[in-house]
Amino acid sequence: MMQENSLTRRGRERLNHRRQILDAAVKLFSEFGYHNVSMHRIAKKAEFAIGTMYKFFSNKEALYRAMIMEFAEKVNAAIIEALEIPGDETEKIRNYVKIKGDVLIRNTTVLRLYVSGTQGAGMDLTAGLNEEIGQMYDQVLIRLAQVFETGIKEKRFKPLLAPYYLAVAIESLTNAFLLLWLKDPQQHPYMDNVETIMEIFFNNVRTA
Amino acid sequence: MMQENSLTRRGRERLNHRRQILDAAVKLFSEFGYHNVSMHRIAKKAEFAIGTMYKFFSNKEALYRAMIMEFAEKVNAAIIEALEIPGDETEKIRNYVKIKGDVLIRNTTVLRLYVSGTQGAGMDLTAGLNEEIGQMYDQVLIRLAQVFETGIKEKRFKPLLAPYYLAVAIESLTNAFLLLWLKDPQQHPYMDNVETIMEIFFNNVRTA
Amino acid sequence: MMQENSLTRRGRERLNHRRQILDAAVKLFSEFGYHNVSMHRIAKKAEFAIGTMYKFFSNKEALYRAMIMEFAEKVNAAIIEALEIPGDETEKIRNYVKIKGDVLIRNTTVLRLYVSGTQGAGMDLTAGLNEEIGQMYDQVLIRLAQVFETGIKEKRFKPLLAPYYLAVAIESLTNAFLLLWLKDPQQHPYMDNVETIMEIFFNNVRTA
Amino acid sequence: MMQENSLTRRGRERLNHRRQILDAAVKLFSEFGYHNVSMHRIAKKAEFAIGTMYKFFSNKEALYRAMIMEFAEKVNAAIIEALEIPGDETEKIRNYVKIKGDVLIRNTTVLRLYVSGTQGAGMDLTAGLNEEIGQMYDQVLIRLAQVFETGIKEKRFKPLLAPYYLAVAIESLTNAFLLLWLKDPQQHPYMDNVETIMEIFFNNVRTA
DNA sequence: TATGAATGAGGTTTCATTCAT
DNA sequence: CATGAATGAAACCTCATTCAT
Repeated sequence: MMQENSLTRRGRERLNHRRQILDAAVKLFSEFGYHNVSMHRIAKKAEFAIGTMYKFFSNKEALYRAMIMEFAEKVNAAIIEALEIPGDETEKIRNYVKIKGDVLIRNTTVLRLYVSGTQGAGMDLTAGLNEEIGQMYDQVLIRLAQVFETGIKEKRFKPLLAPYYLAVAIESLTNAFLLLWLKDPQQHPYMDNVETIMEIFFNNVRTA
Repeated sequence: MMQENSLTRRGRERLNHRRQILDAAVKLFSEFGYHNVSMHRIAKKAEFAIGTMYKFFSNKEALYRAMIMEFAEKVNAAIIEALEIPGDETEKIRNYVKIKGDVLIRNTTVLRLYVSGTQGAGMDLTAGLNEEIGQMYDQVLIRLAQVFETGIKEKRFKPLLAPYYLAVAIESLTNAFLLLWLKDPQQHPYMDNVETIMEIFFNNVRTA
Repeated sequence: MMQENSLTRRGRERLNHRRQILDAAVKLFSEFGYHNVSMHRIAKKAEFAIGTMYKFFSNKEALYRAMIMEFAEKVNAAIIEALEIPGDETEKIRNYVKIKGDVLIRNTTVLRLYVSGTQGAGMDLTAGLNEEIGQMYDQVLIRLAQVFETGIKEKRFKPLLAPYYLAVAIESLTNAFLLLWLKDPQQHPYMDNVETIMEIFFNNVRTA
Repeated sequence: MMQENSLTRRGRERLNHRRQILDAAVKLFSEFGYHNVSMHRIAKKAEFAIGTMYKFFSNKEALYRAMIMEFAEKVNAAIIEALEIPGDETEKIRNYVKIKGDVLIRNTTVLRLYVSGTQGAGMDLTAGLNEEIGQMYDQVLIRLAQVFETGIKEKRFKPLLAPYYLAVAIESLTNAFLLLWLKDPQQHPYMDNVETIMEIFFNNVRTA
């Protein structure tokens, strides 16, 4: 009687509506920033009444969190998947760099959001939300660190620096080059630059 | 006795008051962010009436700009000075890393402000101000790039990557480790980590 | 039963509320003047929250303009209608004087507003709004001048003075006597005085 | 020891300063209106410190009143003088019309102020000040009415209308044509138009 | 006496949120 | 459920006025 996914029509519609609101929110928040976008504006872009917004998200911050979380989960999932592709650690890192670029370049809208989340000094939000977002982003760092850790254990990388710091380093480098690409995609190609940087970096980290 | 600066007492007092306002602004803005701090709050912290604020800065954005600019100029000046200390390019970069750390660690308050400025994801401000601040921060990058350029010309560095990108790379690395230090100064010492990173990085950039 | 105006209940309510705001605004503005009335005061009198005011009028000036325009249109319409009642030019002018008096005496509230609009040196408003209001009021003058012009063409009036100036003259006279009436309705009846003045005036303008 | 006018140098200087403030005030108030001119702006134009303003006038309204009064007294004095020039009543009225035009056309700055004062729609000021200014302007009307009264007594004018109303009538007519002249001095000459109007008017008021 | 820095009440406007329909 | 009119706290900013120097 019901569809494949165990949801009523109502249920599916609700999900759709949620999606539309989140999509509108992403576009506006990432272009103008949290405080420069009003709930009314998002409602208008999503083509819902203002009251409806509050049926889905209890307040502005909740909407922001949901949006960030959803996005970060998507990016994180892609990245973690990349790190799971079989291969040695060097290849894993290469995959990470590539996939992260792929995902974020395809989602220009949120790139800025992602970077200011990871690096940024998100002074825009309440401490609580900031914390929560920070932890979200930290998951990637931790996963990345594990790769370095394994690499070191396997003696494929030199134990020059704590794995976590190596993770921080390449996170920050990829972010920097993504931001550069965003500023002027023609002039600052991401992959070329970041690959060279990685080469420079890893030549010295790798054993042999 | 003192150096009298050719300023009347009135003039000196005015400067002092301006300073007090800027100091209050720095503390609040860098802790809470532009939109989470009201002019009244700054006024209160600076112990002035709200009207006085507007005698010194024509509006909130002007105050923010003045504060950012003043701070960035201080940091930039220190950094550029560091790059002018005689020595070969490797030493110059080492000086840069050290001095930048010194200055920013001594000015914890604004560290976050500096990083989010360079990071340039400032979705918080009007486009015009963002632009202006971006240019301010870019000066360091350009100066840094010149050092790499010279290094390459003098065959002390390999021409692996455009000098500007090398500058971007070490800017982003130092920022990342400064932010880490800020999060937990005990656990994440800046100099140790950044020096190791630099070693890793430059081993491969330097010729011979 | 009633004429339903093709408006939803919501729509009709909105119109009502708009009316209530305009009514409050008219009373306050015409008693105290633009700058001596705050939006909060109008909101209070209209029994709405301050935010509601801005849902109906985008800012204070817009509210003022809407109020002036609506009123001027009402007065102008009545006057122009008066000038269209069949009859010779003398009768038309008599009608004008009478109807203008009727309308404005019934709308004491705005009388002052009308006079300061037509004659006044509205130094109170932005140049743009002043201009717009001026043009609004000028329409009556022009229409009035046309009556004089026809009267002259038909040789019922002597061509003593440009029609526009005759219009200005009787506008200013009627305004003056209306203001007098407003100051002390008992002591300075409008119609009696203005009729005599008109008699004096037209005895000499009329041919025959 | 002291000068001709029994004033110390200090005293004379004070008077000069007062004059400069009043001059600045007239220019600004009559161009922009009471509420669109700040005390600081007047102070700047008069080249005094803000504190000095308050040494001369206890507050903004007092300055406004002083300025209006002084100006009105000047105009009133000229007008009343005109009415005292020997001659019959018709000549007196002619003198009035001419002198009023002369004075006000030479003082374009305050023309608007004068008219909106007489017009009495000054919704801009506190009731008290408005009253006071109204009385000031009423003096001319009363003096003018006396001329008509005498004219009637002497049987030179017909007793068609209370003298005060005749006074109101020509006040309003002259004001209207002065305002017209102000709007476009080239296109709307004052004397020509007003003389014709007066002719039309008085032909019927004068006996024989 | 003249100065002008400082004051703070109060103005206009925005926007997250509620709730009757 | 969805709607959107209404709310009102709170933001930015102005300006008449005071007072120490």
